[in-house]
Amino acid sequence: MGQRVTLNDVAEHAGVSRSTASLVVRNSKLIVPETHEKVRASMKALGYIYNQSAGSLRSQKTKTLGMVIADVSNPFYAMLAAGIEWACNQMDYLTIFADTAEDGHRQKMIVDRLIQHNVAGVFLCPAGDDSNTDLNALKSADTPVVQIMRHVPGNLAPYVGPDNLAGVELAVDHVVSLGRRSLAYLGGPVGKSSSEERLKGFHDGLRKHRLTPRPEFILSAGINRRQALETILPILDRPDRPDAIICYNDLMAFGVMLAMQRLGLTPGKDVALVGFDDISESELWTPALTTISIDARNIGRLAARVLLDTIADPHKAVHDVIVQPRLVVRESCGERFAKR
Amino acid sequence: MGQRVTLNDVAEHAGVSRSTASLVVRNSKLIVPETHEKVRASMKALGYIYNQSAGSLRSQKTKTLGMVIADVSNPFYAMLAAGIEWACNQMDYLTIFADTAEDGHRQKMIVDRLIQHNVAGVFLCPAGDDSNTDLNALKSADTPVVQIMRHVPGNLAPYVGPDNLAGVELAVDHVVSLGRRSLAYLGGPVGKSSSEERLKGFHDGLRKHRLTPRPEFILSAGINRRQALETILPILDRPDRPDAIICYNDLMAFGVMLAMQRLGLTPGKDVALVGFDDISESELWTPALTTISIDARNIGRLAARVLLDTIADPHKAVHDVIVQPRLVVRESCGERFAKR
DNA sequence: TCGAACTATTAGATCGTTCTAACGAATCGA
DNA sequence: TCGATTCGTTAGAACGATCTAATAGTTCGA
Repeated sequence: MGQRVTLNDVAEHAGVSRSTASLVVRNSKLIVPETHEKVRASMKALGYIYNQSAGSLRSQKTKTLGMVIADVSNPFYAMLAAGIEWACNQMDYLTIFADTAEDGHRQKMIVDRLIQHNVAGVFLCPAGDDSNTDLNALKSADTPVVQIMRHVPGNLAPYVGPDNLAGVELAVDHVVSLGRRSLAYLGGPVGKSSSEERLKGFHDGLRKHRLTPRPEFILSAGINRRQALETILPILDRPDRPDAIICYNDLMAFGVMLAMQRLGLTPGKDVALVGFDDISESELWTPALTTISIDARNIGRLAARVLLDTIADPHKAVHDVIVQPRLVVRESCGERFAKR
Repeated sequence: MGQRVTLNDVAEHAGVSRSTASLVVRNSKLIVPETHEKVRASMKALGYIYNQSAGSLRSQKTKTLGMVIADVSNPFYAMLAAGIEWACNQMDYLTIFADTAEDGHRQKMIVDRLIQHNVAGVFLCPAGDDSNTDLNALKSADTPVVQIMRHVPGNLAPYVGPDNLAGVELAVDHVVSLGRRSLAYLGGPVGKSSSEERLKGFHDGLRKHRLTPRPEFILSAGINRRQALETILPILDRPDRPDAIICYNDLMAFGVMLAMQRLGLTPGKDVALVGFDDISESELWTPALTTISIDARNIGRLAARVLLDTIADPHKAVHDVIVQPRLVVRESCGERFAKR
């Protein structure tokens, strides 16, 4: 069991000081090329392995980032996570991944652990409305944060995500342009910024077209197929059912499709249906889902850029990055619809 | 900008030595309860934050694990990752997540980085057949590894995953029991252990039922819907097309369904179809996919247990954990089928 | 020709924990 | 009563890197 090879050993082997060897590790351009090579050769010869812990202790910095996601079982978040990880890896950062499962208490524990770990920055998709405490904890630990997909009020950290309001408005415009007039909205759980914004988008859209919302058609449920199905079923079963349903996201739209299937209704004919996210599954359903597309990988990439920029220059002013969503027309809203 | 609060400050405030304070942090039962409380109170009063880097440097241990996954855009792996993260979090470990995108070179870089980071252990889903180098690198750094879902030859690290061979045999048994006799297999890319094993399961299954495989019906493609679709299309278009198709996984089975849809064929009637994995999407397709179920979260949990046990006691003998899969009959194989 | 400015390298202190070995006090058995 | 054992605590070294300030040696301008 040989001793671990340290920078001291490398320096001795190469005939330079430990300081010089350290500079070589960090690719300093102060070091003359031949010294560089000499030290690198010694490192290879001795089988040197850099010790992150030691470096981090002294420099008070790590090359790791935290990524706190609400629920990876949602394919959208899985893609988002992949996008973030990919971008950070490019920049030599490792990402610590954690799934809060929408649990505020769990999130607090994770954030505390990340602070102890001295992460260089955190991507946070805030779960629960008391996330301010966590954001403040991160702030007082001088850890930069980017909020992704959702944000808490108070402007504690920049937000990177879609323009939810504009997205749902696109959806409303679309179904109205096809002649639909009786619109329902199936939203996510109240309290999250994305839910609020998308709901507001629905109301704004209706107002624009001089339509009045029917309160019993404004619904909300947990973000999954099953709850969406159960929530929408009684609405679809009414004689005066809506002729269009806008959903908080694709997963919930699938739930609605399943409900329609049970009742013998055809999406795009009996009822127009629009989702949000455009996960890969959406184009494969029959009928294929018309949805509001926001590129998860792209948002991940943008969030990474904002966070890494902040880390590189903490005093730089950062702004929110709002991504404009895009309507993807497929089959679930059908052709032009004439009210009977 | 106040100085960081260290154990020294806490010790001084509590009127004990730093050593004692350190033992309190680690919940040592050597310390008498009142001292414990006294120190904890000081920690709270001063706002002490534990410094992982310092601890790791001295103890040569971290509370972080590496999780190297091939492709999270596959929902199965997303669930697996969630399961692992959840179990590790329970045990006070943070998990560093990385997606190799099936790229051996990328995997090497990530593994090196994890070693530098001094992770306590690694979950590896080996990409590429030259993963032995990476496993050896981890071994010489004394880092325990568990291989998940796939494994490289040489028994370098324990394997936790499904019994692929038995799984595909279940699928073959099922379609044969329904009267199907002309079976095709749409496999994943060659070279990966899971591919080889599932293919062998197909051959073994046929042999058991005294059926001879037709070489032109043994196919392989990339693990996604699109490539599956493109690969199976010409086969389905033949006049002597197979009456049953077993797929490497659910994602590829969906690709086959799409191909059938294009050709006006009905899964379960014209051709029986079986997948593998049982991702949540599978029960929602029409017809719902009959598949071989392996619980991703459960496998993640088991893998975590094996790795954490090894970390706790490195000399303990560890064995592979092979999970028996289960046939989930839905609609994609239809009723009993009589050859015309 | 001298001092200033720059270049490549270095000595020694330092980051905040944990480890080792030892301490005094209390308890115990013979 | 004495030595051995146990208990709770502690001093000081150690982990392996980076940081600060300083060192020679070189170049340059006036």
